[in-house]
Amino acid sequence: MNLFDKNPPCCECEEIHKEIIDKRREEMPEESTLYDLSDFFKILGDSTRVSILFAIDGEPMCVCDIANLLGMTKSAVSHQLKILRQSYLVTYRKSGKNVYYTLADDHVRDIIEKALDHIKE
Amino acid sequence: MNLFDKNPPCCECEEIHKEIIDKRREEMPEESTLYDLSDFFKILGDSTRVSILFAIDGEPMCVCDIANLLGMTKSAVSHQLKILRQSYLVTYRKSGKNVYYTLADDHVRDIIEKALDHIKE
DNA sequence: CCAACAGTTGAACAATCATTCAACTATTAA
DNA sequence: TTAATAGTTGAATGATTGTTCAACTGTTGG
Repeated sequence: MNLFDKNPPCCECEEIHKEIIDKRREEMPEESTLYDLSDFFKILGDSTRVSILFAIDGEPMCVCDIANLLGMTKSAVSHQLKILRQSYLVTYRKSGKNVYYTLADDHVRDIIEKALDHIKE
Repeated sequence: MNLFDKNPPCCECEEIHKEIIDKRREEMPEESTLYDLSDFFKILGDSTRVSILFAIDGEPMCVCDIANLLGMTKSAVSHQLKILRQSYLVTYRKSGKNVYYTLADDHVRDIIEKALDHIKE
């Protein structure tokens, strides 16, 4: 009978450095925070959505113009705009037959800027 | 014969605000930059990988300990570590039978920190 | 040398997801 | 009122991807 048999059957190996694991476990963020965080990055992890964010940065654009700029169908753009809307990264304003989208806040711009610095090494 | 028939058959609608589109097109980053950027965020867009980054932040950890901490198999963790290695987000040091992983640099910590601020509103 | 264990890896599988397509709503101009 | 156009949406499809499984490498202790 092994000392670690009480552990959840999640890992086939034994704890090598129990103290380190316990210490790190205390300092880890909440599980829900980790999910929120990765969900946020998941939104930015698509080139179409990132392109849309750059497109509407500074100047509001309607769906048709975004589609033309990116060389995509209105439908594809609209689907991605919906995702960006649902995560509060963009807002919109209706004007006649058009819908104009804008960046929701400057926070995202900062994060993208920092990431740009990173990939440029 | 339509004025816009020369355009690539990428979008089913006409250009509404040609000047705006042209202006934004100039200010857009290179296409390769947009892909690099979204690829970078894609790496962070997985809760396992984000968890690993938090786990090894500050204290190097071996694969077995990470697996225990996260409640996952060594195999699953190792697969994700490979992806993190390939994108230069982590480095490793071998010591006997163990392999200890660490954050590659502080850049990523900054970005995650900013994103944490964002999701906390 | 050999048994045991840490870690890696490729294939398979399931789940997720971006785009397409077609149908729909809503607004405008005639 | 009607035709045309901007935009949205749900279902279908194809591609991507995270985990599992099994087999493998490499190191250590007996």
